[in-house]
Amino acid sequence: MDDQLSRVFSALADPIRRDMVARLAVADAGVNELAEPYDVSVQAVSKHLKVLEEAGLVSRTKQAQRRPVHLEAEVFDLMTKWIERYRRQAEERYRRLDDVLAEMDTEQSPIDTRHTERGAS
Amino acid sequence: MDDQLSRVFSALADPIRRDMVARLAVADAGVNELAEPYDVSVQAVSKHLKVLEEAGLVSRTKQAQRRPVHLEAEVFDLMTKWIERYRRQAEERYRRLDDVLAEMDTEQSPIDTRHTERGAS
DNA sequence: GTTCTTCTCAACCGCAAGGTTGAACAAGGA
DNA sequence: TCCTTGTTCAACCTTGCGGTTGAGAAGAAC
Repeated sequence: MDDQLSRVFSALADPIRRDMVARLAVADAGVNELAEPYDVSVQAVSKHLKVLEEAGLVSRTKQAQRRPVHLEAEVFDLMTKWIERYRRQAEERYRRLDDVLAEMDTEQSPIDTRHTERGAS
Repeated sequence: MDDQLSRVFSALADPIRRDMVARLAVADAGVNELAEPYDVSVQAVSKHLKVLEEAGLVSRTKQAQRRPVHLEAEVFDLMTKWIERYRRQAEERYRRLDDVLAEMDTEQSPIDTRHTERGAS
């Protein structure tokens, strides 16, 4: 759990934390408020928030005795970039593979042909 | 770790697994081949692959005694959709907040929070 | 046949994650 | 001052994860 990417993915791997993010996208909220819908203690939610905060997904501003939690949308870009990069790469490879296959009708070299058909499944 | 989204995020929370995905985006590979760069046993890598497979990120086709691993880019969409949804929502809220703030010189009402939509994760 | 390669399964270990309860702290309000 | 509210800290427990080693299954090659 070193790099930020690991922390972010890990943070969002938990359904409760994802739901909290979903709710924080609508409005900032305090810990008690956030904890209300779930069947766990307030302390547990506080821990979840700590995880989200360390991942950079959330920030807490001190306001009186409350600690409103605010969603930081920036970090999402980090994930999106990573994902898009490899998805694009995979799709590119797929496309090139199709080209190779299309060319393979003319030539007859003993190249691997597995995985070449609509292997996605 | 019930739903697929949890499995996918969890799978990508590990640096080794992310690196494997990165390499598989370039070309399919066998387990030994994949294990080579890392300082862990082949069995450990096999376990990592199982995780990736159960997340739907990867598929293994049987070919002789080898088990080539293939990246399935589809699942990425699942994540991207989730991420984009809430990022967009957060940005939208930000924009509206600016509007409210701009309007606050004239009126004196608290911030409007009446969006009620909240999706399950 | 036997042997080598590739990969997975099973059992175990150490440690961190997510949960609990109980106590503490900080800031308003009575 | 004392009390209430909101939040976190400290211990503890149990479960799951990532790693190990050892053995075994399935084919290819000899």
